[in-house]
Amino acid sequence: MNIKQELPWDNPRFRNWVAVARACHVLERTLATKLAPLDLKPAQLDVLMNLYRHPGMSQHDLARKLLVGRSNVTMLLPQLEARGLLRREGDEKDKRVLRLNLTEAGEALLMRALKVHMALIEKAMSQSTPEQCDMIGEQMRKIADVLKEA
Amino acid sequence: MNIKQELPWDNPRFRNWVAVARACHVLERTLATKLAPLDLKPAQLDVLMNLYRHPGMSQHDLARKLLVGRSNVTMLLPQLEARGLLRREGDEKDKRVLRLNLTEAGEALLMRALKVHMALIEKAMSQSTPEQCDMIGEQMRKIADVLKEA
DNA sequence: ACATAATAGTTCAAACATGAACATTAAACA
DNA sequence: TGTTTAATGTTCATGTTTGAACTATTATGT
Repeated sequence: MNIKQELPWDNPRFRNWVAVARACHVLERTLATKLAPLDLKPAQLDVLMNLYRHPGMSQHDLARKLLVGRSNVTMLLPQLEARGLLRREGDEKDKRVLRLNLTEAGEALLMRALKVHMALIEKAMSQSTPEQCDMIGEQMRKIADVLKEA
Repeated sequence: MNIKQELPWDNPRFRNWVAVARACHVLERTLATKLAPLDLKPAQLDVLMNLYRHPGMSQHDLARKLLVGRSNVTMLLPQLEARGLLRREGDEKDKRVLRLNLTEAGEALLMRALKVHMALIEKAMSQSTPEQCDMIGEQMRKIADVLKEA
């Protein structure tokens, strides 16, 4: 009885997930270097993307979207605000929350950064057929759902 | 002409990759909390896994496997070595390199951690058929390959 | 109304990752 | 051989991420 037969590396699910994690890691690192000329980190791009899609969202909502702690958002925003990329305005009804919105400059920088991001993703995903690509997305959304309940 | 038609969010490749990144992020965070009882971080588990599969590897090789800088490995290893989970021994032929090996304790802890990791991956990937799972792994390996050349 | 809970955001210290500069050793080559 | 170039690992300064404690505000329950 060979103990290696029970090891995760012989399990297809394990090996394939490791491949997913590696691909993510590599793409993230590549994105970081490609974004450097814009003086933008991947985490900051994530902020801009979320504010573009959800104008007026609160810091708490942003933190949940980013899968990150609230304190992280607190530390992240002042840099972007100082660069004039976004505004933080107190909510009228609830004086606890700050509403976040992109400025024109923020939107402009986002568009430039999205070109870079998009080109990278194109390069990565263009190796799959549209059907494969959609299937991957579908499975990944299922995974995120089932793990959030854990 | 609606500008939104040209936005990445309408591009299937973009949306599907975002799903991949989110799934990775969620699984990583979940793994971190599930490993906490073993006093082990995901990055440390990665080290143990690599040393198990490649006994006697150098720190430089480990850094490349982990997709991480050499200095990161230098900072990471002393904690694990102090806990008696691995040994660092100078190479006889090349006095620059340190050979890394798991101890018995390191191997034992790895096995316990792998159970946790495996269970999580099973939960995530069990939603895909074996064929889908293999296809995902195959595409992800392609992505990692094509991006490493960038 | 009042006391208690929960929520939004901040602060702070500790853990962590990163990249550049460095020391030591090995390889290339003249 | 002797000099230059490259590789391994460390150190250090910098920036990032995290979680716990804190303030201020709103919701809940009696």
